[in-house]
Amino acid sequence: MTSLSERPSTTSRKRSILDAALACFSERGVEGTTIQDIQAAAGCSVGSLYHHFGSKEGVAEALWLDAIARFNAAMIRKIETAASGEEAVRGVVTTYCAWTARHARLARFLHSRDIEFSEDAKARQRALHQAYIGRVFELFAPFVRAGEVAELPLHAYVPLISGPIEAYVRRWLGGDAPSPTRVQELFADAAWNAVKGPAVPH
Amino acid sequence: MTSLSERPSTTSRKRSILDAALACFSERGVEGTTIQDIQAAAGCSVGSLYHHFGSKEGVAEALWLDAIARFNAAMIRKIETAASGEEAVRGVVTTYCAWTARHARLARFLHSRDIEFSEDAKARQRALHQAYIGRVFELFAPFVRAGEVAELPLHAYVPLISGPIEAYVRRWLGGDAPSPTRVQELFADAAWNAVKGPAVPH
DNA sequence: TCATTTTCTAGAACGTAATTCTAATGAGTT
DNA sequence: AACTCATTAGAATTACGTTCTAGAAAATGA
Repeated sequence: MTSLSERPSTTSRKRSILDAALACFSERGVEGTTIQDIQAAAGCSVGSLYHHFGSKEGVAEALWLDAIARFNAAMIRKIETAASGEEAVRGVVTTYCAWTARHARLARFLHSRDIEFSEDAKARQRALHQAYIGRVFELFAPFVRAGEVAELPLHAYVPLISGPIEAYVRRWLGGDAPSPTRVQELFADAAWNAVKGPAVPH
Repeated sequence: MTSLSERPSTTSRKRSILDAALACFSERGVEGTTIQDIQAAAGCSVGSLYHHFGSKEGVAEALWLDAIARFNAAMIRKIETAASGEEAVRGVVTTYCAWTARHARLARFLHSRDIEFSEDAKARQRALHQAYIGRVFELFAPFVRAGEVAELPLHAYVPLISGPIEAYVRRWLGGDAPSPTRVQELFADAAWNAVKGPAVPH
């Protein structure tokens, strides 16, 4: 019988490799960091690294998936506590800014364009996204039924709400635009306007 | 055997390398294509390739920059012919969809996350973007003065207008959402709502 | 407890592919 | 022609991702 759960030391080693990888990637980019760099920073051997992640891309993918999962969770948590559609929509925009500022290196990594995903990772990425927008849709459903939020194609909500702030933040991370704190409200307004329905309260 | 007329000029050789690279990248990804692949597809030597582009990344960067320049040019052309602010804003969204559909491979490459830019390329990228939003701002100025388009921070226009459609198209290219033709009008509405000013005509 | 299996770690050896190097070729110039 | 400079060629080199073999550590079972 093979035990499916991993040893406690395994999770911490994996964690240390991911942390080391993030540090290296942030400093030198994915292409720019070698297996040796990660290995040295994590204090583990090549064999250990390959045992856990299979390849350098594997490390990058795991880090990416992990970051997205955490990001999505933060977002869902925020939406769950919103009392109205408007609060939920505005919350998404402000949480986007807050999370990005709080996890700057991770955010930079998520926005970086230098990972080539394997088919397997792409599938998991897709699954995560489907689960995410599924849950978002579920949380918005009551507001949609009440007419507070408009009824739109399923795939339109996320781009309409987070598209602008995402594009802005990308520029900011690239050093091309000032901090989003100043435009945060503006983008929250735009997001709400984009999806608000016919029966807006008050 | 060398009776072939003349040696190709530098520009056309560069062009042929870029074309070959796009074909290879589309088929196998940047990481997945070797210098040999490009070299064979372009019908040139390793030396020639390195002479012109310095590295494999150099080829990818040049291709990226070239594509962005063409994209921006198409966008500017569209905005220039717009008679009203609303027409301009809606034009950006529809042109985004049209250009992407017309240059699918290039668009996919632009949206791909697997290029690591050198500092030099980043600088040129930044310069291109600054020139682009500068020109956009210039073209929108009359509409802003007339109150048809709202007065917003310089860096907010592009994300507000193209952010949502960009996010949607990225999902579409990734196979996660249906063709943008169905949501195009919706996104044009949202874009216009996001930047329209106090004095909207008619 | 000890025997056995499974998971994990180590680091040397390997192979591939990016890059560098040296020499040669062609085009323009004087 | 002689000289230059940009361009091309492909062999030689080097770097780095990955594989391999062996062994240690933890879990399992008697």
